[in-house]
Amino acid sequence: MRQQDWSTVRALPLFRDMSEENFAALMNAAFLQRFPAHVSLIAEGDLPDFLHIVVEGSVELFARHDGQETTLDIVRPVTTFILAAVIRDEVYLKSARTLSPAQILMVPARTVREVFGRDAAFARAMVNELADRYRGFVRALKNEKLRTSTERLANWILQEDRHQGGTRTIALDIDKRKLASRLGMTPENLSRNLAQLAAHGVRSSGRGIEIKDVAALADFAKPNTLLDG
Amino acid sequence: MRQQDWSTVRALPLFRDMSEENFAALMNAAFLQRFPAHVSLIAEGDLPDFLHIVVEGSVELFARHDGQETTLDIVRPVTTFILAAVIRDEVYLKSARTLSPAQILMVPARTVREVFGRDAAFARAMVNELADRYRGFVRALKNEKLRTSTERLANWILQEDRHQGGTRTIALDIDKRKLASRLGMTPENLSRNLAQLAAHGVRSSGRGIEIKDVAALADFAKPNTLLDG
DNA sequence: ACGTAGACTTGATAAAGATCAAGTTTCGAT
DNA sequence: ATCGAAACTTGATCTTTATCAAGTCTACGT
Repeated sequence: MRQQDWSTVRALPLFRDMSEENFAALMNAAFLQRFPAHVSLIAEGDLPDFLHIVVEGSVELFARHDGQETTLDIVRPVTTFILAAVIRDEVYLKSARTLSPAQILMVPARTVREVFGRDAAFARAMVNELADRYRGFVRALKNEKLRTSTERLANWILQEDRHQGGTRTIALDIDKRKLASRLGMTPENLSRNLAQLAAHGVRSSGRGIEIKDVAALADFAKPNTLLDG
Repeated sequence: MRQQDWSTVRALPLFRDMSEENFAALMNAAFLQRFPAHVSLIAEGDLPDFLHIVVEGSVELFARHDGQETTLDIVRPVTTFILAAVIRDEVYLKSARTLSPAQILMVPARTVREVFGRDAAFARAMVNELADRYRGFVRALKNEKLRTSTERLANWILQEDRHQGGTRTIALDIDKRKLASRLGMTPENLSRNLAQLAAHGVRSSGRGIEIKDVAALADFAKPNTLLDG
């Protein structure tokens, strides 16, 4: 990877505090790869070859079992993924595919583990990163076990609105079937749940969702920082 | 805490590789506390005061939302819990209570963070620990999203049998209502699901579960290392 | 040993969610 | 602009899970 492209990656909490030398060691071993949309990046069950960092585009993390498939997360720039598998050198628990054309920075797993062994600042940053991700999954499990599908959707809308700047107008950049899978429901039920939320201040048409009445929506959704982050 | 009690804790992967001096710093600040059964240890939403280590007895990690409660994990000796909250100094996402009389080693959170800052081996061990826990929650979420409640029970039986030594006779040491909550179902449905599994080689009576036909049970359960660990 | 509270089971019913089957809309390719 | 495939919606039905309501069992304290 060329040096002028390093800065955004260097700015990530995971790499911010490590030594210049060790960061260079990671980047020199890494390469930036372009992928078209809907291409498989990694498959659950395989051993990790690379630490992946989404630099551009979006990536779906999903898992299959017994003919079913579910979306576990959708990763956007600039974020690492499958860090836990790389550091433990154990098989991936998730598969990954591009949702859009994407640029992925790929750092050889061995290099990551080597640098991890000699750079204490990197090790400490990794602890913070993993602890944060861990908490994300705790929240996801609570969300799944303690809410109905309509409530999950309502809270997703509130959260997504905040991420998109709080304009109360959300533009979907993924298929609704993907959103349904991420929220743990079928596409059919996402449709019905959206229709249901009309009674709680939500208007939707095509790829747009509009919050007409935040108070009413929040009243129904019962957002909770211990579940929604 | 007295020095003769340190050895089992010192043997944990999390503490094994750190310097003698820093381990002593942790232990000298720590104290071993006895609790009766059914006592609250921590409450979600609070800021962490201590890293907890179950030395004896069993502890339930659970969460509440909107009048509902769900069990997230049951922790047995010798294991740390709420590590992620301690290291990030952020509010607990889970509550904890004793299920039986228990001994808990409590290490002040500040001490843990201090030692973490200066002992690289501890930081690296923490990465491994957190990565492992992270993967546990990924599996839990997959288990929840990709299986029916009866399948979750069937796989729990297979797994618990392995943990108890593969004798095909499981002795429950927790209430069935707790097990139901851990597996994401109501007590009523746990009863019905157990009855259902009679058709797949499982006999149960009171606190005992017997696997009469492992092949039949496995055939129904479809165990998968990417979900069950 | 007895009594009682709580745990467990079982049945009936309701709610939530999935599946099946049309239709309709959207969007990209020609 | 048109066509066709895929995405989306809506309705009907079925499965899964939760809730309500008895009952039975179990374990513990007196």
